[in-house]
Amino acid sequence: MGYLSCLDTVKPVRDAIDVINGKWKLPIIISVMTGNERFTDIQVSIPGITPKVLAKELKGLEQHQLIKRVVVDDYPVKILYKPEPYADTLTPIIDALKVWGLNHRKKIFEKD
Amino acid sequence: MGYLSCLDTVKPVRDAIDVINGKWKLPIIISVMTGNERFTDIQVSIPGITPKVLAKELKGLEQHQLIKRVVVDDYPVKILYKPEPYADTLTPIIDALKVWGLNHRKKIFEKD
DNA sequence: TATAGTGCTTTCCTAAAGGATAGTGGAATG
DNA sequence: CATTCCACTATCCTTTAGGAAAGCACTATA
Repeated sequence: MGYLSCLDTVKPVRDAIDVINGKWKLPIIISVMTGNERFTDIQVSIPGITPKVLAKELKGLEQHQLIKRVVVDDYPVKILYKPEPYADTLTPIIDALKVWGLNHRKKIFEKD
Repeated sequence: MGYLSCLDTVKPVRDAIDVINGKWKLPIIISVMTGNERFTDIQVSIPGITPKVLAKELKGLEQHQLIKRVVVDDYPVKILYKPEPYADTLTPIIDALKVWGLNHRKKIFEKD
């Protein structure tokens, strides 16, 4: 009459969700890993994101050591966002979501 | 001087995120796939979830055809939640999140 | 008859996410 | 000299997520 424990899976999944939740974090990581380095380039590569949200998320991703903010001392100063090696560990998650998302969209349109 | 397009990846990833976002959807799916069928069993298997949130998320997951609500006409009536076959397609995502979460926790504790 | 369990709903609330729009200061570009 | 680019910040607002606590109709159990 007891329930089945699933904490072995639920706990680490929740830990992961806590880091990458929200609409924007993974898209931003994808954009930076694709090679977009400038604030404006990242912004235009992600339709719908506003500068306020982008700035906030970039700070969060920096704190999680997924990207780094690099100040290049040219005149004028340049600011670059680069992926940290740790961002690579997210690749399996991104791939799985991409595959699922593509399939899901196919499924949705099949119904019509 | 242009930005690099990453829409091929960003769009499907956003489609997936739109379905499974939030703290609770994946934990609930994990619990149901583990074999928990009763409302109360699912609830106690996921620490911290409230009945209000659970009820709401179960409805959403039903609409996405990830689980089904089954009414069993015993006396008294029993209500069971069962995974739909489509839920299995989420396994690669859950696995990737689990692996990442376990590794992340290790990384965090290494730092101390 | 009192108590407990089941599957929720209801109410009230706070916090966080997200969106729209405008602006800013410096530097470069025409 | 006006405009544009860059990397943001500021302000204001709406929506959504989520949490705390209570309750409720029904059945079962002691």
